[in-house]
Amino acid sequence: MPIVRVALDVPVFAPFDYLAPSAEPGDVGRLAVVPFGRRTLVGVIVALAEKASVEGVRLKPVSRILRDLPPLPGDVLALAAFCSDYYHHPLGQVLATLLPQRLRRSSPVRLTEPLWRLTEAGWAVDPATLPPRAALRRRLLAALRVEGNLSREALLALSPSAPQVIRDFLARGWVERANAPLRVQAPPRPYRPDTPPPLTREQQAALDAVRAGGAGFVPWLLLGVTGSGKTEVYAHLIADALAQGRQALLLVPEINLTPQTEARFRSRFPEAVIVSLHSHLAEGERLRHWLLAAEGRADIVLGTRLAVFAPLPKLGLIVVDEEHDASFKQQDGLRYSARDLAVVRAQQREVPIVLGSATPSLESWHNAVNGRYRLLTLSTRAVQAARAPRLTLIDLRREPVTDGLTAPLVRALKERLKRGEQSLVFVNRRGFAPALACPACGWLAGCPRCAAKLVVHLREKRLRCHHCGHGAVIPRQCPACGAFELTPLGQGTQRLERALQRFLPQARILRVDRDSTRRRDALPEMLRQVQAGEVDVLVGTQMLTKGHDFPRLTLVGIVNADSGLYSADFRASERLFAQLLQVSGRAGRACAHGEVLIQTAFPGHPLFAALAHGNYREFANTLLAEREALGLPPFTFQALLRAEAHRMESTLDFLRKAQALAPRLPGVEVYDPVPALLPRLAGKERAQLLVESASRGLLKQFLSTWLPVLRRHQVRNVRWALDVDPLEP
DNA sequence: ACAAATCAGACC
DNA sequence: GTCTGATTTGTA
Repeated sequence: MPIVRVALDVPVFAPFDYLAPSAEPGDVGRLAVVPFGRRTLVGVIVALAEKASVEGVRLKPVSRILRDLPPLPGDVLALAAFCSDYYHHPLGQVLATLLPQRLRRSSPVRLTEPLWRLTEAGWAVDPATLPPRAALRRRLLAALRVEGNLSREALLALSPSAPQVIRDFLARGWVERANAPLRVQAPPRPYRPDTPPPLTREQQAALDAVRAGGAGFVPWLLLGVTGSGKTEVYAHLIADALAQGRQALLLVPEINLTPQTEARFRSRFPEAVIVSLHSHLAEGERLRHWLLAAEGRADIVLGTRLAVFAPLPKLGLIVVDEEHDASFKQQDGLRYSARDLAVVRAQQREVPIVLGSATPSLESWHNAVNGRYRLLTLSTRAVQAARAPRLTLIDLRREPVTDGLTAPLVRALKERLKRGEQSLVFVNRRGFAPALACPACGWLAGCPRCAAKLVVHLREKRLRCHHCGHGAVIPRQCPACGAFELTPLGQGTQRLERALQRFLPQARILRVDRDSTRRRDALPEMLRQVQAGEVDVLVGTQMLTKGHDFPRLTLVGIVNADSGLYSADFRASERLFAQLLQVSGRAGRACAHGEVLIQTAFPGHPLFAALAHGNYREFANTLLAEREALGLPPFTFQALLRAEAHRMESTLDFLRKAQALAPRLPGVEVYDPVPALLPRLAGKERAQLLVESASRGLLKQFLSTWLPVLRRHQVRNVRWALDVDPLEP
C-alpha cells in the first residue's frame, strides 16, 4: 500500500506518513488534506514510500490529494529543504511560509479568473457622450467592444488604473463578470524587443560581460552609482531571457517600489505577462499570480523576498535589485535571507543571477573582492549632464540650531526656492518629536510595555510607541513632579515640516513618511505631485531615499546623520553610509549642480570623507579591513539565539542553560547571554546568545547538535528562536 | 475530596 | 502549534 510523507505546518521536523492508495510519483509536491489529531490540515507531499517511517503507529489515510493544482516543482522543494536545513526550521513550516495562504485552507480553490464583458446597457453607451478627459474610459469601452471580454491581465495591459475604471463600470451596470478557467493556455506571443534608449559604454560592457558569461550559473555583482542606469541593464538581460522563451525573476526590497517598477517594466515589455508577488496582495490575487508563474505563463515575476520561492518552470535569470537592503531578510518566523536564497536557487537552477546596488552589502562586496562573484561596474551617470552632487558638512558644534535646522541649510533651501528648484530634507524620525520631557525634573515619557521613549504625534495629540503601537494622550503635567510645560525633545518629520513652513512661508511643503502615506495610493499621488513640480520642499524619512527619480531636485539636506556613527551595532556605519549615499543620490539626477548638506557634530568622521568622494569601494574596503581585524562578518559566521519571557531573569536563565548545554566544538565560540538592543518589547523581556565561527560548516554542525538538545530542554514561558546570519545584533 | 493549574508528549 | 491525559497544586 503506497504511503505519502506529508510535511505539515507544525514545529516538528519529520514529515508525517499517511496511507494513500491512489498515490503516484507525480504527486510529490502536491498538497494533501490530512487528518491530524482532531484537526484537518493541508500539507505538502514530500515523498512517497512503501513502508512507514515509524513503527507501531496506525497510519490514517489522506483525505484528499489536490490534483487540480500544479505540484510544487522539485527545485522549490529542494530550496525549501535547503532552507529548513540551513535555518534549522521545520520543513513543513518552511513550506507553509512559501505557499500562498489561500492554498493552505482545505476548502477547494476555484481556478477561475474574472472576465469582464459589456452588458446591454454597456453596449448602449455612446463613447462620444463621455467627458473629453475620460480617455481611458473610452479606450476601455472600445476594447470591450472589440475583444468581447477582457481579463485582468488584459486590463492591466491597457492601463494600471483600468481595474478601477472597470469597478466604476460595474457599479453603473455597463459591464458584468463572467468566470473563465484560470488554466487556459495563454496564446503564444512572439516576443518583440522594443527600441530601448541607447546604452552607455559601461552599460553595454556590463551587458556584454553577462551575455558572455552564458546561460549557466554565474553570480554577478552590479555596482552602479545612483542614476547610472542599473535598471536598464536588468531590462536588457530580461529581454534576452524572454527572447529565449524563459522567465525572469526580479526581486525588489519593498512593496512601495513595486508599483513604480512594475509600471516601468510593463511599458518596457508591453507584450510580456508581468505579475507581482508580495505580502500585500489580496489572497486571491497572490494565488493567481503564483499560479501564472507556476504554469510558466508569467514571463516576468516581480516581487519582494517571498517571491524567491515562486515556482518558475522556465526560469532563465534572477535579478536582486538593491541587494544590500535589509528587507530581504525576514525578521520573524523563518528568518531567511531572500538574497542569499536567490543565489542558492540560481545555483540549483543553473541560471545567472545579478545582484545590483550602489552600495552593496559587505557580504556581497567581499564575495566580489575574493572572486566568488564577478564584478560589473557602472560609475558614470546615464544622463549626460548629471554629476555627483557636491557635499558640504555643517558643523553642529558651531552653527546654532533652530527647530533642528541651521542657518546655512535654511539659506540653501531659500536659494533653491528662489530658483524654482526642489529640495529634500531628510530626517530619520517620523512623528513630531522622538520624546517628551519634563524640563523641571528630567522625566521622559516612556512606553509601559517597551524599553523605548514614546514619540510625540502632535496632529493626533497623542504619544505613540513606534515599537509596539501603544498609544497615550499627551499629559498636561509631569506625572513625576507635577510641573506643567512638558517639552518635545528632538526632531521628527512633523516638527520639521512645521519649522520649514515658518522659515519658508511661500514654499509648498510635502511630508512623506509612513504616517502621511498610510492611505492607499497616497504615495503614488505624492510622487506624482513631486514629478509635476507641485512641491518645493520634501520632508521625509528613508521612504524617500529609495529608487525614486526626481529630476527637479537639486538639494538634499540631512538634518542629523550622527545616530549611526558610533553605534553598538557593528553594521550601523555600513547602513548609514548606504543610506546617506542613497539619499544624496536624489540630488541632481538630471543636472550638474546637485548639492548635499549634512548637519553633524562629527564632521571629522572618516565616513563623511568617503561620502564626499562618493567612493563606495574605498569605504567598503576600509570597513572590510576593520571587520577582518575584529573577526566580524563576513569573515565569521554568526547565529543568534533570541529568547523572550515575561521577566528578564527567566530569559537569561534559559539562555544560561542553553549556554551550558552547548556542545564544545573547537572553532565555534559561544558568547555569554546579553539583553537585546531593545531589552523590553511589547511587555516581553528579551535577551540573546551569540554563536560565532570562522567556518560556516562548523557553525552548522554545532547548531545541528545543539538545537535538538535545546528543544528537549524547553523552559516554560520562554519563547526562543534561532536567527542564522542575523542582521541586527 | 475534588477542581484547577501545570506539564510532558503525541500528533502519522 | 494544538490537544490530550496525567500529575501536581490549591482549596473547602
